[in-house]
Amino acid sequence: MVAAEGIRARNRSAIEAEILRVGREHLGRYGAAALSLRAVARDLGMASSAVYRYVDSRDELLTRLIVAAYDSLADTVDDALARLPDPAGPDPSFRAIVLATHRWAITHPHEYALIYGSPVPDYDAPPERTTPAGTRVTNRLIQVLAPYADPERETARDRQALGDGPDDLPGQTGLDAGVLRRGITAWNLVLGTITAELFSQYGPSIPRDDDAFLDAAIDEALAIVRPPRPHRSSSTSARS
Amino acid sequence: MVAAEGIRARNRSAIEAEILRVGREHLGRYGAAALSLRAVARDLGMASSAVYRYVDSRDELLTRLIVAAYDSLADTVDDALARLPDPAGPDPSFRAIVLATHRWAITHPHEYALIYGSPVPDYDAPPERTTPAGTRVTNRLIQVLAPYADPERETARDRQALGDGPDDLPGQTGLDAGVLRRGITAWNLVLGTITAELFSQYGPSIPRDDDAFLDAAIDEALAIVRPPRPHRSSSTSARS
DNA sequence: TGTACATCAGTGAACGCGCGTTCACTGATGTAC
DNA sequence: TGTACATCAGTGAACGCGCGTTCACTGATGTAC
Repeated sequence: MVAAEGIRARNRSAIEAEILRVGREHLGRYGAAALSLRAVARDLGMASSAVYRYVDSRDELLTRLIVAAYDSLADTVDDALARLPDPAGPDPSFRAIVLATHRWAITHPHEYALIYGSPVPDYDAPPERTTPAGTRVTNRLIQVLAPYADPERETARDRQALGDGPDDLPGQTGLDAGVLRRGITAWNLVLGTITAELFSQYGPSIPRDDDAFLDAAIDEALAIVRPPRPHRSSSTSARS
Repeated sequence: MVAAEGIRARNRSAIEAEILRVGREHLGRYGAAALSLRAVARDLGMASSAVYRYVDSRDELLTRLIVAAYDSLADTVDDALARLPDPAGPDPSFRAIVLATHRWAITHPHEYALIYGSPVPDYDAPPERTTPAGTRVTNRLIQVLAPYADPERETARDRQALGDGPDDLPGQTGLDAGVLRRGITAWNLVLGTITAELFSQYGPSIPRDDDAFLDAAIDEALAIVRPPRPHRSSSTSARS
């Protein structure tokens, strides 16, 4: 029976997906440190030992959830970029990335905490599994800000901060250390702003309108990456 | 015996301090989520129940440690400011605050995570206990950046982002919403940079020299708060 | 200075809890001939 | 199409662990007279 194997396999991946779904739900409700295989099994109505048919260990489930979170964020970002009028310049693209990240962060706070917050205690993510999904947004950023590359603006400090060998980011991307350093700084500003809002690190009664605040912060982030003077570039002028 | 009461009280506060010390050590070694009264008691060589003579509950110990962390950071910052040539302008003062915070963060990573990282699961800090210590650094920042206040530069968006009633930050500090918004943004940039370094959120091989990177980020943060044109101010010119 | 009493620090056993993980097992599903 | 065997999903009991917190207790320290 050829179809039968298909059924078993289908069941298997259906349950695998169920486990991930419930895991994500628990992550969202209780946070990563409280993620428990037993609780997930309970929610699925199966014996806790049965989960081990699908998942090696608690840590492996956590790894899968981290990868899923990275992918979920990156999908949201890619979607937002795809919705832009084509071709879009670096500024609207950057803004779209930030707004999509912000939207995703406030709708998935625990998943955001998982990938951009403090590390989960007693857990080390295996880089070979998390890096591919984890660099998707970063790669988009590099791609989007590439038109702002300007080797003449690169300073010695930029090179020192990032390194400039062939194994380093400048070597890998072919961009100058200046844009890269400024781009990372701008992104740090964005993440710092989102983190502060999400973890409510502000003291009492600051600020009132988070969207207006983020909007202004984006302008400041763009001022960091953008060339100081009006910039001639093949793709910048296109804003339908 | 008047001295005798003194002895008991002295013992008491000595042991209280010991508990905090060991608690801080555990925090630094295992992180907040893993903080356990039993483990602290074990380390002190006393029965786990004995700790309850000094601390109401695990959560209360955590609260004390959070307050201690805020105070430790704020002390470090105040120290750094006190070491500056007097009177120091906003730029060197801001730089000193950032460098002190960075130094403190890398020497106290778990305490940094506690106050600037993701919230501890199943724990809500009582604001009336954490706010006084938690706002010390922020207040210093406001004080240091006050010379950059410039009501004429304030925009409608600044006011919208921060609110401008008497209960809001502008009303409380007497500064315009513009400096405040830009100051908070600059601070978010700083915290975002420190967080990214500390939690190693960078992909592979970025960046090489964290100090150079932070140094450049500080310049960008200052560009955000500083007035666009050379600024006349009573305290700015003093740089011995 | 001495005695009776109250306060306090610290003990150790116990409660009930949830966790990750292993193991021998049952019964169903799939495969080879 | 039927039978013998292998694979797989899922069970339930058990292991050992650490946790927060309570409780009745002992013995030392302090206080009032």
